[in-house]
Amino acid sequence: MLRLAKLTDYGTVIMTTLAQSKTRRSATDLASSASLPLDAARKVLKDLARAGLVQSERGAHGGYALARPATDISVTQIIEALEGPIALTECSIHDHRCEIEQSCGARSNWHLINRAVRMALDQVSLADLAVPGSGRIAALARRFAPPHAVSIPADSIQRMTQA
Amino acid sequence: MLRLAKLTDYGTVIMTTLAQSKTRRSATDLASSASLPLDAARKVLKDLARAGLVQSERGAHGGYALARPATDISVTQIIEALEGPIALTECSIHDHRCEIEQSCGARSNWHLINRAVRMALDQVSLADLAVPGSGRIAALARRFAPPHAVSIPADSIQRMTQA
DNA sequence: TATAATTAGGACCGATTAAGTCCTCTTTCA
DNA sequence: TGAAAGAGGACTTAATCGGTCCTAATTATA
Repeated sequence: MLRLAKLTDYGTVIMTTLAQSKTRRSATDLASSASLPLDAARKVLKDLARAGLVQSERGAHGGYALARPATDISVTQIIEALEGPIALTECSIHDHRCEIEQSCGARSNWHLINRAVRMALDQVSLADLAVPGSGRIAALARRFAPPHAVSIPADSIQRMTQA
Repeated sequence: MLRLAKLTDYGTVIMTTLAQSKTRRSATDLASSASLPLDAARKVLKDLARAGLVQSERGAHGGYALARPATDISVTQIIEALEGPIALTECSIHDHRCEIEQSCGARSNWHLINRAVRMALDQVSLADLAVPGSGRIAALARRFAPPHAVSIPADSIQRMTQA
């Protein structure tokens, strides 16, 4: 499934919450703020800390804060902190682990497709995510539209092709 | 895991194989051509047929062929035929199924991010995929690079941010 | 100095889902 | 009529995800 793990999703929500708050926040606090299961939030925060995206303080009045400005944290980094490198296909990352690698004509292209998707996510910063209806993200989506695009919203195309 | 299901991967390989062959091919034939497990190939082909991407003929000398030119089949269509709509997050597709939808500041942006990724995959046709080292896909990847890009390969950034 | 608050680091389990396998039915050609 | 081939679906196993819990280690404060 081309879907983020739920915990990754939680991660983006937590990071968004952190980006919007000035002070350090405890896991308990963040979980309730974002309406997330406490233990799941804890797990996610631990991973985010390990990846260096948030800074943690232990002890009473401890908690988490962004390790750097939200503009310097990309969605890619959040995703990869929580679920490892983005790899649409097995061969996008590990060479030689795919059994049909030799005979597969599509491999080199999957590398490139993977990179394109990764770049798309790379260009979305946490700061963008944290602003509802961010113009920058809308602009990104527009920029990714096909060059000779007719003006049909992607949604309707999807509906058409699935009929 | 932002990863395609293995069967979806098989699907792209099978479609690639079909795109490269002029005649109708049986499932057995295709599976051995692409070094895929026969039963898996069968399952994939059935789904592709149901989605209208390949045309099937039953009976002796039956088999599968592309339903239309490879240039008119996108990677998105293959993916969605095999695993349903592309939805990075729960809320990318179904509204109201996510419990924190109200409080979630990131939702509207995930819609757009999802669309951007989808557009990227939309622009890769089966014909592109079938040509090893397709220039069109490389060009796509290039076009997706950030506007004010420093010339650091995405790979090395990944390595840096994961250290 | 003891205690409460808080993160670190795992272990564990249940539920979901993917992948692979198998079976039966239908269609078509020789 | 039989063999080749697809259609449709059931079933099993393995993987993995999400949730929960437990035990340290750390820090402020009463």
